[in-house]
Amino acid sequence: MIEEKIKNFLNKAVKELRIEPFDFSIEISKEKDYGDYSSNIAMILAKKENKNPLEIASIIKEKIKDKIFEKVEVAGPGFINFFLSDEYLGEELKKVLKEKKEYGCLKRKKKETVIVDYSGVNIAKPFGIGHLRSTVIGQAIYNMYKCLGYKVLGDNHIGDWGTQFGKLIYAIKEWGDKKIQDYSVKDLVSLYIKFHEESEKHPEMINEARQWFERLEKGDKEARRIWKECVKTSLKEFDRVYSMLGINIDMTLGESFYEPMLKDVVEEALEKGVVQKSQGALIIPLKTLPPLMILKSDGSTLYSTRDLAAIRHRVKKFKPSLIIYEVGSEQSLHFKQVFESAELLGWIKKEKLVHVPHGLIRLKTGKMSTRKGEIIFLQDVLEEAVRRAEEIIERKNPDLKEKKKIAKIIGIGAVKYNDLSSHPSTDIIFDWDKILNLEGNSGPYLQYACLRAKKILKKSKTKLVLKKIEFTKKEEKNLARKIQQYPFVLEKAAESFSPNLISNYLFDLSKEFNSFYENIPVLKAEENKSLRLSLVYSASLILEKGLEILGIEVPEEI
RNA sequence: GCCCUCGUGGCUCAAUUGGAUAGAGCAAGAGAUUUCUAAUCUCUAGGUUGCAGGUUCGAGUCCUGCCGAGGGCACCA
Repeated sequence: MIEEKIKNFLNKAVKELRIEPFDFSIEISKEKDYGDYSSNIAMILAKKENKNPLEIASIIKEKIKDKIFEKVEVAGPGFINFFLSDEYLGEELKKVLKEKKEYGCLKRKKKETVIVDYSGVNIAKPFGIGHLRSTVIGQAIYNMYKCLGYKVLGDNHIGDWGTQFGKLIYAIKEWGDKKIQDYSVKDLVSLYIKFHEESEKHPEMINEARQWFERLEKGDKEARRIWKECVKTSLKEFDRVYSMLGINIDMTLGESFYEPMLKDVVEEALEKGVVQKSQGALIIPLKTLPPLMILKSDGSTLYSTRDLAAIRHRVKKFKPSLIIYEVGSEQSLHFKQVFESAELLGWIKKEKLVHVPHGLIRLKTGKMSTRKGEIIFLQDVLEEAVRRAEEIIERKNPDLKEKKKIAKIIGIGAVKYNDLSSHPSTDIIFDWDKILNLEGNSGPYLQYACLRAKKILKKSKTKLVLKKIEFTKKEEKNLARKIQQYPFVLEKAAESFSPNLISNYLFDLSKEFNSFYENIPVLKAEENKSLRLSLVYSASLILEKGLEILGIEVPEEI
């Protein structure tokens, strides 16, 4: 990878100056005029040694000479800028042509396991647009790590256990008017909402709900039967949404899966002496955080108990080197507590547990509350997106075959891209016009760029052979420079759990490609045809692969 | 009350984790269609990064205070 190459050059230069190695960074240059990559090494060193950064930069610069650089420059406050040579850019292009979709991916001999816990929908609750973020971002993280040579396991930790089922069972028993298997998810949600409305007037209902959960945990037959049916109904409906999204998660274990292990978790915690009794409940006291409760005073378990059981189980069974939780930011404190508890219990170092929080989705008018019935069902959003895409196809290209299929790819791609193009942790304002935007920085823009490239390739009769590399137009070189950034971006995105870096990159690449496309003839080119074809092919490969990582399909035609 | 996020053109978001002249898209205005081309391209306009201090070669990013928004604070998940 280019980062290592440049770092090696710099480290060697520093060694020759007899300076201890230290940490510095290589970045993609901010502007074309600043080269392809930049390093802050001289400025860091200047601070350490209390010297002038520009002087140090030029000393280091003099020591670096290699054919992969066209030139190396010192600029600004002391940056060292690296301009890649045409020869190197050509080599990278050849690499793309050879490795195809594997370009930028790594093969590792020793495969480490990474678990991604994402989506986490709740039974008997709507699959809302909030879960979309976890699902789509989680899947992208999953795909990135897979690409980088890890063994990745996806787990949909569904909320199918807990006191909310006590509430639901109470509501069904109290107001239910049909056979349990005849309820739809929407019915169950309305019952859940009704419970919250009524329990505000009658707080004693909450105690009754807790008792129902206690019975459920103890194996009460009726409670189990109702619970089972609710799970079945919900999963069936969720499957429809997952299939629309084209997402398939490796495992759906869910909270109830850990139910048989909860006793052991509590016993182990007692044995290891990390717990305390407090007001009848069992808690794990933590150094700098509020204590984590693992058993209620009535003896029933909590979300935290099941999360701990999940960690214990995952560590024992899969020996992961990393567990990534793609869950909402409102659970930040909870995960800090759980991670620290898991370390106290000696199961895993907390550094190996990562919470990637996603921001909330809010309405322009304010926040949404499921309990108050302010819900936007994901299915409605997806259907609306497809409908809008269909409308546009009808207007622009009415003769297209398979309109429905293509509208689905475009509409759903737009919705996914909308979520993936901003940083996971930012709150998103839900806006129909933005989420279904099909122009500019949007999913369809990338799909369109990719299709344009593929269309050229389809029409081309020439065989792809890249021999001589000579850039005659700036658009050619700019595109080549953009293409070689891909492996760097992929690694940074995975490292920082930020699929949006890939989105941003693909958008830039598309812009660069579109500009090339407008200005440079390829099929009718009189010069440099093989180079141009190679550029087009490389761009299409990276766009397709990048979109695949984001979970976005590219249609055959639009 | 305490803790955690966040505050960037009219709107929605970036900014490689302390770096260079704060970048895009939408919306607004001007232009491009005998072509592999319009879900596109080119150009214009739009900014005291919530406010006030501080740290240093250098701050949207770090520290302090204030204002504003959101979230969390043991028997919910």
